[in-house]
Amino acid sequence: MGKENIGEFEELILLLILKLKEDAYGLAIRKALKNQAERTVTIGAVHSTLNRLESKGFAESYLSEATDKRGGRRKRLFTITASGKKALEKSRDLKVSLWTSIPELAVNKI
Amino acid sequence: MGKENIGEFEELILLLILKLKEDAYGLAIRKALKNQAERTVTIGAVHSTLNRLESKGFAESYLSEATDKRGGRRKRLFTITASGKKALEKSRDLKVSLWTSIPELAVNKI
DNA sequence: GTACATTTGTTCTACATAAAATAACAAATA
DNA sequence: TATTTGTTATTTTATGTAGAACAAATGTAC
Repeated sequence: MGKENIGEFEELILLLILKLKEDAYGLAIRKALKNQAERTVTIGAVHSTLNRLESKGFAESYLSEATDKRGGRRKRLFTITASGKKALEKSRDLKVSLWTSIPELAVNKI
Repeated sequence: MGKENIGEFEELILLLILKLKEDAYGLAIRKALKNQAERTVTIGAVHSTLNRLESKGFAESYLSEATDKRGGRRKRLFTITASGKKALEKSRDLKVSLWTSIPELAVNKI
């Protein structure tokens, strides 16, 4: 892949980071994957993809502070970068354009 | 990938098979990739993906008959299967659902 | 109150599958 | 016989996925 292309699982996770806003970290993303995308994967799969997204510059991470809730250790929270958002938009535009040109797949209203 | 998941390049090619209708074969798909998706890949990349799609049951191929135009040899024409179409629809529905729930990415009209 | 199980989390390592390039081969026509 | 239009085969790299080790905080039992 030419560096600017994004895999399908990477894209899914990037979308979920955006959707989860202030609460985008490994386990929460895994849960969202299950609930909102019917995709059950191990936590290792999520984390290695997150790392890859970060090293490609599509996402960034930082450690959260206080642990207010029970259990657990500091969370590594993720945010999307401008480059990541651009990749998502590009992907969306291409899909919309293709669907529109294929009657069998065209989306009427969203 | 869990067998029913489709990679991003596989999906793109499947979409182009649908779009090209009666004229979906290696080189034509490569050309469409370039023109309609700004994606320049070698012909080998296209063919190995087509083979993978076929072995997964998302596409089918058959050899065309007469060579009416200049040059060339018989074409291997591809069509999408019911399973392939279902995969595309599933993917589309997930994307639309996610975009809709993310204001920054929501599509107004298509 | 202190030992230990449990919960919530990340990191590390290894492997399977998908993506992509390159080169070889095949057949028709200029 | 060189060129065009095509497919097949082989190899390398990138993505996707699992599994287990490790870490820190809280719960619970005595």
